[in-house]
Amino acid sequence: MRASQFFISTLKEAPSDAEVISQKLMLRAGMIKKVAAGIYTWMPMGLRALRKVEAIVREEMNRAGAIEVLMPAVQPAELWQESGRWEFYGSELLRFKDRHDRDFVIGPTHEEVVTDMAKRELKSYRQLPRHFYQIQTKFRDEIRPRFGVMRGREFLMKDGYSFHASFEDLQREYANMHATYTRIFSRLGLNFRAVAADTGSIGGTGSHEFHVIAETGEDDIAYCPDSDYAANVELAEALAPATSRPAPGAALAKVATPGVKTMEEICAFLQVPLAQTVKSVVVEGEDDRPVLLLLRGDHELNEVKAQKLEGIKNPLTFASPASIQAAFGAEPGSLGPVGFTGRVVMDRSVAVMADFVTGANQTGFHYTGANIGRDFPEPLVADLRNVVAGDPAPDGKGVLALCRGIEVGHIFQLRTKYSEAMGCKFLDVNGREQVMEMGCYGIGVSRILGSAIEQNHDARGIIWPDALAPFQVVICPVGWGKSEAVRAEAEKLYQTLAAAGVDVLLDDRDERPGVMFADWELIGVPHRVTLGDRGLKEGLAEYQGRRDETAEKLPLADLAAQVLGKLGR
RNA sequence: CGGGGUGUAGCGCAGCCCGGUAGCGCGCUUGCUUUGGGAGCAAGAUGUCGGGGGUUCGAAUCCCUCCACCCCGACCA
Repeated sequence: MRASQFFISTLKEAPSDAEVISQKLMLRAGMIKKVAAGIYTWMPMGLRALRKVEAIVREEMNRAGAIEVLMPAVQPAELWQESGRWEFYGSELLRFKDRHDRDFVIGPTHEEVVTDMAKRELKSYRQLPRHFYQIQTKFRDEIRPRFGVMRGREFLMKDGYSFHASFEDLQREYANMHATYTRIFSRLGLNFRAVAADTGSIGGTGSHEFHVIAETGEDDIAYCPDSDYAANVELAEALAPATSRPAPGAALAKVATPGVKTMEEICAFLQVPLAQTVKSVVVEGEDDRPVLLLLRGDHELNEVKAQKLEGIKNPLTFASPASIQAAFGAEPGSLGPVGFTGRVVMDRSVAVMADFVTGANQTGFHYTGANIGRDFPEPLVADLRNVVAGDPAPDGKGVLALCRGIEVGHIFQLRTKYSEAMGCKFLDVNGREQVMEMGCYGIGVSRILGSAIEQNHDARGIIWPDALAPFQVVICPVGWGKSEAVRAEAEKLYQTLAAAGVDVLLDDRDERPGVMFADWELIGVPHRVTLGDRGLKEGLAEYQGRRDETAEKLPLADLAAQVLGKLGR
């Protein structure tokens, strides 16, 4: 490709609304242009990188035995009514009516369409297993799109769905996909980690997320540096403390804590450590009566775990100030278990506490020396909190550390959630009708580019992993318009590399070297060859890798072969 | 949806309080000079000041209203 025949539009300044580095750099490098909130045009430069990701994903999916299809973005409401998600999928599902006033959606995912297709096509155990996948544009009307292509409303996704005659076979394919995803993200040059995950709203049993490790990630991941344990904090189990509950040593005493609202303020006021306090979180029960959850003062409620408790309203809802007032006779900030007659659930770490500080259910008052069993009935015990760094790992092989991750892949064992609802059945070897087992497997193709940049950039711009770079090599001729020798040498190198199948770009814009260098460093092309009269006189070209501090002189003789060597070919 | 904020040239911004000829930097066009790290000089082009309504002799500026976008909290690839 020649720059003069391509389209390059770099910016010196990023639009002011860009937040994270990948978004700023993609906008500055002219890879994407914003059209509306969370909706972008892929400019030629960005599209080339996107296609690189697609190609690798497609190649590995095909190799793993999946079959490519392409399903429609627009889907009839009937399918969503059939699966039950017409009601349950919230306003993230973009719905509209056609000219005949019929309801449609723009697909945020394709379980319905693919299951409907599978039930019409797959009738016999002889046709199973089958794994269909596509790389297609999705639309999710995100509450808050942000971070450019990392959380767009319209985005490119690889979604695959497998159909099986048995759970065992589903588990085999799940393992196959786990291995395939590991290969894909490795080939893409990403620093990633597979983590156990909550199955969320899609439903099903086993689930893993693949996270690119990055500070700007929106997920917290707990992992054990000494083992292969890794889980989303949503899911990571906080083990019960090994210690047992000490006997009460202090008497229950009510103290005035005027104006004190948070646990931190109480600790400062009473001069006690945060870990010696118990905080109260009130959520709605299914019966609309408040349920009191007790956590150690320095811990955070894990809403996913709380949701899984028996009899909790779905979705998890915090009790309103009015219902708290009615049930406790006090304002939030002074709540506690002593005297409360409703349901109480305490976290495992609360269960081993004694002589703690907690709210007195009287605004502006707290108890000190509170004790379970003595001062209020023994509550249910459950794992309710987020793990913190230093907690013992659930696999018993060390302690947990925390990091942030960007979810770029997710695999699920759906089991029969959709096949059951939509009647996706087959005849088994005995001629009996059975419901198919299903798996589903997603990769955020466009999100991968953002996360790759989060991991690979410097002050000058993007540093693409070779596998993702829009161009592998750029040739920068200094004095293109003036020097016959430079033109000839650049053309020669360009032709040779192109003939060897390298994605090479010849910068024939006749720009000053500073402009060319700045552009290509911003765009992140991994390899650069500079040709100028000065070097040519000495029979030398200049090579610089995008991560290299300085350039390296290469003799002109055999230049193309040496550049190919730099590409590892 | 709740809370906060911003809309002025392609991008980044000033002007708004205190109404009076719409500005700056980058980018763009033309010419000359320059030519190994985002060049210099000169001359230019580009604006429904987010939309609508109002107040006023006069509105980017004040008032009302709508819209869009961004940020902070509940979602997910």
